Amino acid sequence: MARTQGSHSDITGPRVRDAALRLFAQYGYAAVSMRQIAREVGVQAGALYNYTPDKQALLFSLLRGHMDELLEAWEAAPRPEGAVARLEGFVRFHIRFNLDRPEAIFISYMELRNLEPGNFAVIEAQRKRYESALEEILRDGQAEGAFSVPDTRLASYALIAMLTGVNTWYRAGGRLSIEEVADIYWDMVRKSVAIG
Amino acid sequence: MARTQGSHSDITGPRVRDAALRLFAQYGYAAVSMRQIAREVGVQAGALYNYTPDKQALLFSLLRGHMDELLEAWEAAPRPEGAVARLEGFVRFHIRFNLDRPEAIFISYMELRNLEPGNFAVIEAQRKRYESALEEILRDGQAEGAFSVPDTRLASYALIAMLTGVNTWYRAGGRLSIEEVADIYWDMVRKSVAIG
DNA sequence: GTCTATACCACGATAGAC
DNA sequence: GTCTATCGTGGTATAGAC
Repeated sequence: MARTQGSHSDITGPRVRDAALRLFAQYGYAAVSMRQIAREVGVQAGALYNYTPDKQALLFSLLRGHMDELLEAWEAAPRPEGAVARLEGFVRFHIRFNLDRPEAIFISYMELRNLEPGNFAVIEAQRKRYESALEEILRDGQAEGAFSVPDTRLASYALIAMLTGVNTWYRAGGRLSIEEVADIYWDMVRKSVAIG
Repeated sequence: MARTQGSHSDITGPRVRDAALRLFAQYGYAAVSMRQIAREVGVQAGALYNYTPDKQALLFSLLRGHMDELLEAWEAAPRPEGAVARLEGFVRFHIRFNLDRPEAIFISYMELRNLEPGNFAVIEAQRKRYESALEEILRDGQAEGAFSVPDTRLASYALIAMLTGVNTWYRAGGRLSIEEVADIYWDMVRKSVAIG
């Protein structure tokens, strides 16, 4: 019989977060119990409370970490000259980033309503910050005369929804690589905001 | 004190469904209890079981009823000549239908994973039937030489996601009417599949 | 058809031993 | 840091009176 006690704080913490991420993504926050997460990690339910004050904080921490990563990655991305090139950069960045971490993306869209109001406000502000980057590109392109977009706000919503939708059907190992998918989506996006 | 007993089967049934629809949309299926639904309706929890065998059947019945309505409405819609006109018809139908019943739409996308496998298969097949209507339009337009769509399957996913996204931001009484929204989206859709 | 009452179980979270 | 044990609450669903 294996020993059942010991000190593992440095590895158990990340394992709790990983298990929660996977289970929340699969079954939904409300449907997943702390006992389920503990079982996945291989500890008793009570031990989880060494790593999170409660279940809500665990969800918030996952979403918060994900949004931080998204914003950092976007701000580190190259910023080419010209709205068309910047739009292409956004499209390819968004598709690649989303397909690289489908579970975090899924939770970020599905579990917003399970955040307490204060936590929700934080995540929502981050999401708006990211989306406003796209709107700014569309405004610039409109000013440059490169795009024809009657309503940049609506267009940004429409494009974000289209791009994020990739995650609902894409499966790694399918007939298309991520690059091929990005090529096809970029073709549609480019034309959708073009003049004419 | 008002009487607390009596016979109301013809009105309580719909009220149970209405309350469940609203609460599931707001808090999520897993987070809503039968007691909550009963409170909303004004009966005791046990009384709900006169109208549904269990909570799962209640969710399935809502989704099933919604998908039936969607497919019937689409099949009753006019079917103009030419792929461009049919695509425009689809865009306007989809936006209007979705904005007319935001709660049912929301549940249909969010609660699929809370359906038991058998129930899920039924709803999924209906959803595929609806989405294949769009793909067929894109294929026809490609054959007619009216569209340039390298991958009709992907394009249909992209467009459905874009159009369905309207529900995440549209609020009745905002600065744009449903018709104006549909005009803007149709402009983007039309261009996104155009040649060039 | 709805009520009250309850069976039975699982939940989140905590206490104290090791 | 993890365990066992448990508290208090609330979950779905059912039984039987009215």
